[in-house]
Amino acid sequence: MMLNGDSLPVPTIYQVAEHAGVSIATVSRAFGDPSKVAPRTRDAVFEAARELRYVPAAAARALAVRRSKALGVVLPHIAGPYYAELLVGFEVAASELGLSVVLALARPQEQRPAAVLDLLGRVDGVAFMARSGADDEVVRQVSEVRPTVSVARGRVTGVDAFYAENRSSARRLTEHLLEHGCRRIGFVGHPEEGSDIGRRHRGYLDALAAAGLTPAAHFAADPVEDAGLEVAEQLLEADQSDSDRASGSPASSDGPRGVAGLDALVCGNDELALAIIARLTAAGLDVPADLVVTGWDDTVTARYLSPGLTTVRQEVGELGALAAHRLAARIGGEPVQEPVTIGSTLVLRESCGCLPDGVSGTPPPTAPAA
Amino acid sequence: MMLNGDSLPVPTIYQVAEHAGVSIATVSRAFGDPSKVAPRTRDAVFEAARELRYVPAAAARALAVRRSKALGVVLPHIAGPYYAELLVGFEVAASELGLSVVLALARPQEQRPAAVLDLLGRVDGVAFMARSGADDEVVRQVSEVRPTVSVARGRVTGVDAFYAENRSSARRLTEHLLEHGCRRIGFVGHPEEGSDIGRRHRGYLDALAAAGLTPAAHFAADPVEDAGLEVAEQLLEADQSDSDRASGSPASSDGPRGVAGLDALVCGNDELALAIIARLTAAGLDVPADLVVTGWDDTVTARYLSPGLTTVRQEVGELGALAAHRLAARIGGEPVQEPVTIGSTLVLRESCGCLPDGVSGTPPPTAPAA
DNA sequence: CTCCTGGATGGAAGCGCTTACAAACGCACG
DNA sequence: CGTGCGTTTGTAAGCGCTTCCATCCAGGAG
Repeated sequence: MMLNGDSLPVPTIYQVAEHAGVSIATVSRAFGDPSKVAPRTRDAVFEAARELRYVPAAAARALAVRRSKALGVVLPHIAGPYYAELLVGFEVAASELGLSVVLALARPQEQRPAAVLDLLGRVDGVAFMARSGADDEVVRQVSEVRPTVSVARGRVTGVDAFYAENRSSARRLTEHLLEHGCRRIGFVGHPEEGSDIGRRHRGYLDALAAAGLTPAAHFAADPVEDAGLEVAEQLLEADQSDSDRASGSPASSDGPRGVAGLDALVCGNDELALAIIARLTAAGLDVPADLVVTGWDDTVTARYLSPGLTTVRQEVGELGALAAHRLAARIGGEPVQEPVTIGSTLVLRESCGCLPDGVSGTPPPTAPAA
Repeated sequence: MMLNGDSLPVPTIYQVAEHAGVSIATVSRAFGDPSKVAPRTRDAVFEAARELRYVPAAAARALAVRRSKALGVVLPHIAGPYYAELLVGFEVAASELGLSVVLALARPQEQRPAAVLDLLGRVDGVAFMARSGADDEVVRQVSEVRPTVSVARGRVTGVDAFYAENRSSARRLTEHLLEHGCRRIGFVGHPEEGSDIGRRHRGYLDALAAAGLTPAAHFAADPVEDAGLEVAEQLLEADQSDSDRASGSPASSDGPRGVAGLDALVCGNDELALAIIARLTAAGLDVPADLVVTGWDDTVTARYLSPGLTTVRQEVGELGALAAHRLAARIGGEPVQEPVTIGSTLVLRESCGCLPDGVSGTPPPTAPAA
């Protein structure tokens, strides 16, 4: 219980050594690899450390071993479950590997290079996640200086890449809508080459092409709520002029009634889909009876909504974990490897026309046994 | 464009100095305070640094100045918008202050002290946020070694505390339910003294007491989905035996019909409320007609749900920012200050019986025209 | 033309830790 | 009771950077 007396002589390895009556080398060993120190000595050291409330200075260690034992993560400046999961997966894995994680949120405008230097200087490797800035160039530069991985974002040569499978899931999803009788299917989202949403768009196109159909509409919207609302407005407006609706001339008699000449909308993510559904519903339309809408990400809301939102679930946390492990490997000297893709699974709920119990039930009352 | 030739002679301040034909002191000044270096020299230094892709070693700087310029955050091992917002607020503020943030997720069980030491060693201050572990003791210990703040969690002496106002909001919320004609109001959540939910419970009690009412029921549930589901089951079960329902004997004729002798449930957070509503609805009951339910946090889902969930919004991001600023101040030498509370605002939606447009209207089927 | 002053630079001493390398020790063996 | 080996410990040399202090230099004042 003896207090330190003075106020701030922050305890260093020297004070601990002195207090325990050993050399600093011994203290260092006791903390680094206890087995290298005789039991009695070790106990004395720990006791001294405890009394002094000694906290090893990570900086000094990092300097000595030329390794910070920390990983950097760069995420978009966004709050949301998607990023949270990614981050949690990463952190948990990193921490299991004994690595700290330093977080940097990418500010869109303020491209302060000092900030990235600051991050780089304190980590052994960095992970760029999900459209953190539109900065392939930054990623490339960073990758020249530190092991780098890119998660759920565009690829950059020389950088390890991880992402959830998008294209074939999008195809499956779209095909599912076809089974529901949809024929005039639109897509919502920017089809940027290489982005996740871009890949989803490809899959959507694949399915359509395979069915001999053409895209019924395309709304280039940012994957955010406001953009979704705008799309909904457009739809509503177009539907107004379009007297189609009441008279109806559906390609298939059992599909949705249709809105603005469309009977389904594949949205780039849940946020978009949710916003669109909300606006349409507020206008008195019904999803999926009037229009089928699907999302992507399986956010909490997708699950609680009624009708439930049909969407695609990706093990985002796993992506984060993979990234952390890869980074550790790279730091350990391993070379860059091929991009890794993890699977995604369709989550069928009611917004596509399925029945509440998740059965791929149909407007066409065929056997759901398959 | 000249390549480095060799592969890994990581550039240090020495190589930059040599390359630029100056001393390391000058390079250091150029990076630290450019105004201390003659323009010509400065340019030469930066040019050399650029060519060499020099990244200052944060560890060395930290060692020299005895300050890491980094803040630690400890969060529960949870993904969710609440924590994300907290974190974003914190990070943005920290980064504006030129501080990095290192993230540590508190693992419930694995109380590995090495992990906390590791964190402590690399930051100048740490923020414990929202029930990160049930570890007041850990917080206290940390606070003896580093400036510490506690955000949205129990108070610890000697630690700066920030939280959103809970008690009076809970009282206002409960009073609002009384206005809707509710009289048999229950509470869902652990009323731990000092926790956020505990404070909400107090506010609820305050309102009841002021109205001369007594708590109608209390469900001690963890603030998670599963616990909410369980509460709902209990409700359903009790309601079954309770033949009350059909015959009905509401205290007020215009309140909800009631479920299991209750006509309203104030839940500790949205997650709980959402789960309860979902289960009840699945069982054919109606919220708010049969039972009024409210949440706390104003999650995205609360907004998209229909009926919308009446809840309480807190500027969580602001809390994070406040914490970061306080930490910076404490590191700068300022003393611990009184706990700071920020306001919360009631968000009235339909689950309490209000009309869709937010009017404090009543359940009776009045014109939806409004 | 000399002296002084302030600005620009370099020299060098740490910051707290790790880690060869060497010294010291204990002890089993012959 | 030496000898030799393995174990435990200490000595000291950095790791890359900041910063105090001294030095140097260009001008302006005298």
